[in-house]
This record gives sequence, C-alpha cells and structure tokens, in this order.
Amino acid sequence: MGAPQEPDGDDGQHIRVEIPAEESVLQVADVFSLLGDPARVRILTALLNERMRVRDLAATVGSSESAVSHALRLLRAHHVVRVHRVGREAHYELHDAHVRALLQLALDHVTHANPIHVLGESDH
Amino acid sequence: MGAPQEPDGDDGQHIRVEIPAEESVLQVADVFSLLGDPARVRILTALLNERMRVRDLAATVGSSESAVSHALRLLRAHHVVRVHRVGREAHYELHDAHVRALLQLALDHVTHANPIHVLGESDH
DNA sequence: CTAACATCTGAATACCTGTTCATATGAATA
DNA sequence: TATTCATATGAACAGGTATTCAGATGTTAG
Repeated sequence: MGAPQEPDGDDGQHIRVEIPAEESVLQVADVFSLLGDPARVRILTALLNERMRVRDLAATVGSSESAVSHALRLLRAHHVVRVHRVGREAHYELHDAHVRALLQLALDHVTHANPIHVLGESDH
Repeated sequence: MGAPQEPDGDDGQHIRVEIPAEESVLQVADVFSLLGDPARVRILTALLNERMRVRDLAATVGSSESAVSHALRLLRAHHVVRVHRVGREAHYELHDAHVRALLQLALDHVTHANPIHVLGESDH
C-alpha cells in the first residue's frame, strides 16, 4: 500500500470522469423526459397496477380524453406502454420494466418523505 | 343530455386506482424533468463520483462554462447539487440521494443493455 | 343502412426551456 | 491599483412541447 498509482500518469487533480456513451446519455435523458410531465406521471401511475381504457384513464387522472390519447401515443412510440385492442376499446398497460422501476422508486422517495434533506440553504 | 350523476361509488366497472397526491405527482415530475436533459445528465453523471469545479465540468461534459453554470444554478435551486466555494472556485457535488439512485438505476438499465427493448421509432 | 360510441389524429396555440452572447461580480495575482 | 481568473447572471432567441379544438377512423348496436 502506498500512494495511489495512476496508470496514465495522473499527478494530482486531473479530470477523469467517464461520461457514458452519447447514445446512453440520450436514452437516459429521453426516459426521464417522458417521466417529467405530471400528466404522464399520473397516467403511468394509474397503469402501475392495472391495465386501463383511455376513457377510464382520462377520468382517473383528470385530463381530457384527447390529451390522454396524445400522451399514450407518445408513450407508445417509446415502447413504454402497450395497447390491446378489444373491439372499439383500447386497453393500455405499462410495458417497460425500467420505467416501472424508476417511477416506483421516485414515488417511494417522495411519498415516504425520506428525510435526506428537506430544507436547503438559501441561494439564488 | 344529462349524464347520470354518480356520487363517487363504483357501480359497474371499478376504476379505483390511487393517484398520489397532487404535490407528490408534481414533485416526481419535477425531479424527472431535471433529469430529462442530456446536458444535465452528463453533469450529474460526472458528479456521481467526485465533486468538480465548473470549469472542469464544462470541459468534461463538453458544454460551455456558461451553459454549465446555468444548469448548476437550476440544479442548485432544486437542492440536487451543492456548492462549496474555495476562493474564486466553486466546487459542486451531488447532494441528493434520490437523484443519485434514480440516475444510477437508469444508467445501469441503459448501459447493461437489458434487452427489454432496444431502440426504434415506428409508430404512426 | 344509420346512429352512437371509443379512440385517434392534425393543426393551432400558448407555454416552457436550453443555449449563446455580452457583461457583471468577486477573488487572486502582479 | 490594475489585471487576470473563475464563475455568475440577464436578455434574447430558437426549438420543443402539452393542451385544445374540430374532425376523422373504425366499431358496435338498432
């Protein structure tokens, strides 16, 4: 044991942080972006438990059916939800385990009010 | 056309999904929204390991110092990062365990290439 | 067939957001 | 003090986005 040996000659404080590949960064930001809208959070939260029809989703989350349909279209394009058509109805289900995990984790954090920090220092 | 007014009881179909409180929904969407930008993802990823100066952050993530400063200001306002000033330098560190967990989970999912689905936009 | 129904869609609108540019602040240095 | 350095900031502009409205599909019932 001794001084930390740097493989390529790092003397002191240099900047070596591995930013993931561009594609990974974009994918991560993309998923988070989908979850960054209250309306979609409500929709996906509703879909956490059971599959639902557009109509019922709209009633549950309190948005218009058109707005919900647009949101579902976006989520569908990103393979986050999946649709099963039954006659003239459309049953949607959450179909992305990663999104499910992220959403559940975030909801857990918020609702359980984990006291990691509540009030921060003032700045602006 | 008078729609049958239902007090709140479920008669036929039971659409009983518990959407979290409005405040929780907004908080969740807010956090995800912060993570929904590639530039901020890069910055926070860099900060996952070590605290860094604005200058080095900019060089690492490949954005201008001004853009990074603006991003850090936003993250600071949301108590995601914390600044420690040393002379004329500003050392930033990730200061939100929830954000850290979410980011690490998302990066893990993406980089480990869990074959739930890949990429592809074919929905119209 | 026609009518009611469930969902989807495109266009328009209003809002939000991230970057750049120029400049300001404040601290170290000469 | 004057200058250089590190960071912060505001205004402005460009691009993105979520909602609404009106109408289009496609489906079932009468």
